[in-house]
Amino acid sequence: MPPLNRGRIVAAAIDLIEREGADAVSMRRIAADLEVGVMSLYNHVPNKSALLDAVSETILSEVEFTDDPAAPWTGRVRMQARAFRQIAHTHPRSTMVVVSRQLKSAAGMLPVERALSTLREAGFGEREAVQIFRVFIAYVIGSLLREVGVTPTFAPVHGAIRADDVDPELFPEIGALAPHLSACDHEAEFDFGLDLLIEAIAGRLAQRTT
Amino acid sequence: MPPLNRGRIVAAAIDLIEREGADAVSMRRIAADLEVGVMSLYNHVPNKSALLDAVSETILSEVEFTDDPAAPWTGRVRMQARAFRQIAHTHPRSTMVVVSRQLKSAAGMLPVERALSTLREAGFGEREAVQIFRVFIAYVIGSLLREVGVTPTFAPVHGAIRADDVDPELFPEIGALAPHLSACDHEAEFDFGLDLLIEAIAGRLAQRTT
DNA sequence: CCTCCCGTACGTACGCTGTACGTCTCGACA
DNA sequence: TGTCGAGACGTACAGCGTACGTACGGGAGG
Repeated sequence: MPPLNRGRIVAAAIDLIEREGADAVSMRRIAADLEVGVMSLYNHVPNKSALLDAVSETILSEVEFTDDPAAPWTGRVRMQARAFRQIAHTHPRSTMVVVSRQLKSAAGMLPVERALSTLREAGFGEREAVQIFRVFIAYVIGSLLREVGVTPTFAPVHGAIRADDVDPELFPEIGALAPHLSACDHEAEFDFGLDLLIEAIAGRLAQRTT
Repeated sequence: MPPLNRGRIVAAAIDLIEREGADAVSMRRIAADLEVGVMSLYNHVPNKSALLDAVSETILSEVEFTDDPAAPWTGRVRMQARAFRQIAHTHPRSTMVVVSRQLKSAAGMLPVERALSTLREAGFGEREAVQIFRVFIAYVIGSLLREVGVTPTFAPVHGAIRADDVDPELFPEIGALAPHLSACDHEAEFDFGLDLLIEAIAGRLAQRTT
């Protein structure tokens, strides 16, 4: 057994989250998985919050942001948004941990920097670029949370809404659309909204330069 | 002191969340606020999870969805989205609780029903209406979470990012745009993206009917 | 009026949590 | 060989959700 270190602790935490969900994470569980005393963890990690920060940072730094500065900006922001969505694939149950922690580190700011520079190079003004960036962030994070089931009320996916569950008198549309509401191709849905947004923003840019 | 009942417990929970945040919620704290033994709560609420469901439902049912069926659909979806965003104003620290709980009750499905019927009446197809609905939900929830500070990494608002905090070599855009990144008129930002989305969707509708 | 019964309030207790603190062991170096 | 520091670990404490047992108070039936 290799000596205990920060990397092994973070890896064990990510593994535990993916196996049993974020609620199952406790210092005792992680220590048990590593066959180590609980307090030994505190030699490498100051506290649980910092450990979750490290989890978030590690996952974020694994995202592959391959950006071609020569490509048109529309394709670049599409690629960046899709890269970010990969988190929901590679670490679905850690997604909420990643997006809910404030990271002032390089891993957290790199995606922001890339997105902003793409928008600035596309020709958007300072304030405009930030506004558009925020719109994309809102959409991407909202989509991720639906995909991983954090906001299930308005994302009735895994058979949660069935046609005979709802009163068709009170909720005729939900009843009628139940088949479409219960099925969800996350990638297609994500791309649908993403293209819609890009198209709208491209429209604004074109309209302004004329 | 009136007798203990479910309504008083839920009200105390909401009050506690708004005063000290969702992490401060515990059955013991709520009982103490009500000057009541801990286990007395369980005569009216089966467990903590059900209590949080009740909190979510109560807040959701307070949202005023005033919908004018005669108005154009663009205005109707704008009004519905804005009404939903009111949650962030009336109960900011409860927002995450509301959006993260699956409600199969009427309070949870009413907004869904309204939005879907609006889109259907606007002329969108079944699958299309659901897709568009999901895009709006993603954007609205993502915006709410940024506004209430649940996803702070990509929403550097309250002075979290200051120009001298970032290395301008590594993050030139963040440094240059720091003033715009630290300030955020949530209502204006929300409406900006909302109008962008509505405009894009209206374009799809017009393009299809021609 | 007396009695019984049930809903409500409450105390105790168990297993869980994060982590502060003290101790012990072991390898490196003077 | 003696010393020292770092890391592993045990114990302990306050707080958590809640299962269980108990006590009380008011309405229903005799």
